[in-house]
Amino acid sequence: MTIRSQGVRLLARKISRRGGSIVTIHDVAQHVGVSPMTVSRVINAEKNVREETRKKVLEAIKVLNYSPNMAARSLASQDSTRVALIYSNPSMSFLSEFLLGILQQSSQSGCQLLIESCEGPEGVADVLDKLRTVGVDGVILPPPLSDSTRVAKALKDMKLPFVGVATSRPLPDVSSVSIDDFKAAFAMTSRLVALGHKRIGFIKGHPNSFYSELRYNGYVEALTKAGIKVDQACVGQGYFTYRSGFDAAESLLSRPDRPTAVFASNDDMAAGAVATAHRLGLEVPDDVTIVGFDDTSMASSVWPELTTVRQPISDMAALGLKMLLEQIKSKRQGQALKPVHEIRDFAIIERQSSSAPVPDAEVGRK
Amino acid sequence: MTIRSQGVRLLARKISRRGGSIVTIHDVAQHVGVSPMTVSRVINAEKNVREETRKKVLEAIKVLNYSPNMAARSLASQDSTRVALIYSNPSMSFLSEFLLGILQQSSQSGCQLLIESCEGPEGVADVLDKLRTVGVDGVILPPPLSDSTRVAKALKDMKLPFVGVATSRPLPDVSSVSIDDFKAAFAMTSRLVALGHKRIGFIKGHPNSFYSELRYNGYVEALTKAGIKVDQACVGQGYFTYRSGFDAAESLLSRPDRPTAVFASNDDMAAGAVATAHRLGLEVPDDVTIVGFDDTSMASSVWPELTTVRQPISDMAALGLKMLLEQIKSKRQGQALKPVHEIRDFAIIERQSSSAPVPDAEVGRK
DNA sequence: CTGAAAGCGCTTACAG
DNA sequence: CTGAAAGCGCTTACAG
Repeated sequence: MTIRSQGVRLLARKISRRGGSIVTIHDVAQHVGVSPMTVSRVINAEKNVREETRKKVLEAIKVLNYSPNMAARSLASQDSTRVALIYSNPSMSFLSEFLLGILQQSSQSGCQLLIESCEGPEGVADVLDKLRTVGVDGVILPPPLSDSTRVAKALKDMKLPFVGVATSRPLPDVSSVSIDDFKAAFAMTSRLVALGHKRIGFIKGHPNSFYSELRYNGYVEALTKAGIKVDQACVGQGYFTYRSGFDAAESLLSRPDRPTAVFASNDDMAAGAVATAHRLGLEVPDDVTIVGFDDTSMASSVWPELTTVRQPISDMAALGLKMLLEQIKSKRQGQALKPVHEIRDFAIIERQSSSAPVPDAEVGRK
Repeated sequence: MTIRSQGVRLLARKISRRGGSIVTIHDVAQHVGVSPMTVSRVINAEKNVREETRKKVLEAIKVLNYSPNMAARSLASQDSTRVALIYSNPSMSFLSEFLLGILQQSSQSGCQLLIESCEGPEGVADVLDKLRTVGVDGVILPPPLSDSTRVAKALKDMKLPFVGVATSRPLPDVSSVSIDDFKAAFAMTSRLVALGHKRIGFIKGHPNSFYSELRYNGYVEALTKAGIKVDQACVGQGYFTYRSGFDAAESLLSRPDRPTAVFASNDDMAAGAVATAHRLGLEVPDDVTIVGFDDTSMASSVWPELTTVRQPISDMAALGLKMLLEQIKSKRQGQALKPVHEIRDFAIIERQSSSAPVPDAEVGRK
């Protein structure tokens, strides 16, 4: 009876399953001639496996195209990790890139996700309360929350592991993944200088974000290095929103000695600045070059498409989640992991919103 | 030995777990005085449970605050459902809302997600090939793919269940969830008429989308009903992108008899139209009212913020995934589910981009 | 460094 | 309509 039933079952499985995880830890073990336990050790990167054995197992895994069954794994390890993503991002385009990365990683790692938006000043407390009652094992923070000392403190008080993504002020004891905002802003500004621009404006991001400051510092440093004096009349205060870029650009661009290029420290503000330029009858890039930062979808949505600094947001988010998961795991084993600060590369993406400054005489229309 | 080890284990569990799923099907069964099997039947909404028993179990579930362990569930049922989301959406802001809904639902339902972007005409074939090799159990389609007969045919040929979200041409044999695009466009247009607008422009969406047509039809119907003749000179062709709205608005708004209001059939195009208006020296809404459709983040990013038709994108996406999962399940049980066509409610959101038409004399600036 | 045993929480496939 | 048994694929906690 039992045997027959099992036979039927196997058959059913072979037919109905998708091929994916038909190969189990058992098959691998058999293939190599070890116990399933050893295979388990290898795939969990545990020590106490002879190097030779490990190699063989790894090979078998490849040959058999084995991939672990997440459900079995989390059931057996009693480990149904729940991670919260708290956002309060003024730029939805940034958030969507971020989500894509988180999504990819979470389905791969088999962790549950809780997405919470946190608006307003009271928002943080409310969300944290919710996390407390629902119960989560860790938190991943996109900017600007990743830069907030208040949030960091609250999370620490709750003894909740967390990782900040795209933060430029990595707390020494909190893991983070980011790009070098200073260097990136420096590179972009230098690029504008190389194009021939001498009067280069800047739109700052939200003052509560440290990376906002770093980007500004990179701009200042690049100008200084090029022998250009920083004119505060060319620097506007923004808040990372389209609207703030729109407003800041208005005062920069309506000056008689307006800059020939404006570097907005994120894409949403750059898009707002482009709108303002158009509104003032200026062509982009003929009358004014406008560049952004992040390379979110906004950068390639608006017209002209924005020259910008590419930040690999979704990769960074994925990596951040991975790091968080590791942290949670080791915390459960009672050993705190040393905080890691990962730095990813940025890139300058040239699109249609930038060019060399055009001498007045050559600017034809309007 | 065994007993001791188990004791330790339980202890460890009680301490380390998050409170969430500490309650198992067993606890519920014991509480009611039935077998775990019966509880399982109840939570899976199977028949063959006496109504009285069912009630008791349901109550116990509530009292004990039981929630099923997804990992155990999918392990036992051999059901690790993998669902693909294929997108080729020109509007990232739409996609991000969509993703949020999908994310919420997938982590709740415990299914794996595969997110694939599909660009260009060859893209579809490539993606489908990939799905074939990786192995997925179903596909969820946001627009415009949800409207594509080619994709639908290919998916059917693969015998893959799928659900279209925000499609207005629900294939009779494919489940879908959408709003009534016709009614929504009708309502928005009527609202503009009520504000006093007589010359109302329209920017169409991509011609390959049927809902694009429905929105246009709603516009036409509302004008007709108001006794206003549709002037094709007031109708521009767009493709749902910012840029296309920008371009279409240019020809509409630079006419001497330009419309006093423009209804762009999505938010990205409306944002583009606002940019064009500004570029032409027109104030929004004083010189021209511009409204959108969808209420994506784009609508509240730009300035002025857009009056628009709210489509509950993330709810719709979540529901779509849920429906897909049910379909997959019943397919596995060998019984095809009847296709369902869900219609959600829309809402008109009034923001700053619309107003009654201002008589020329009153328009002061510029 | 390696393995045998038990169990994670649930469902499937029976048997009544 | 209900339940006892076996098993899903993996890991934990031992014992060697």
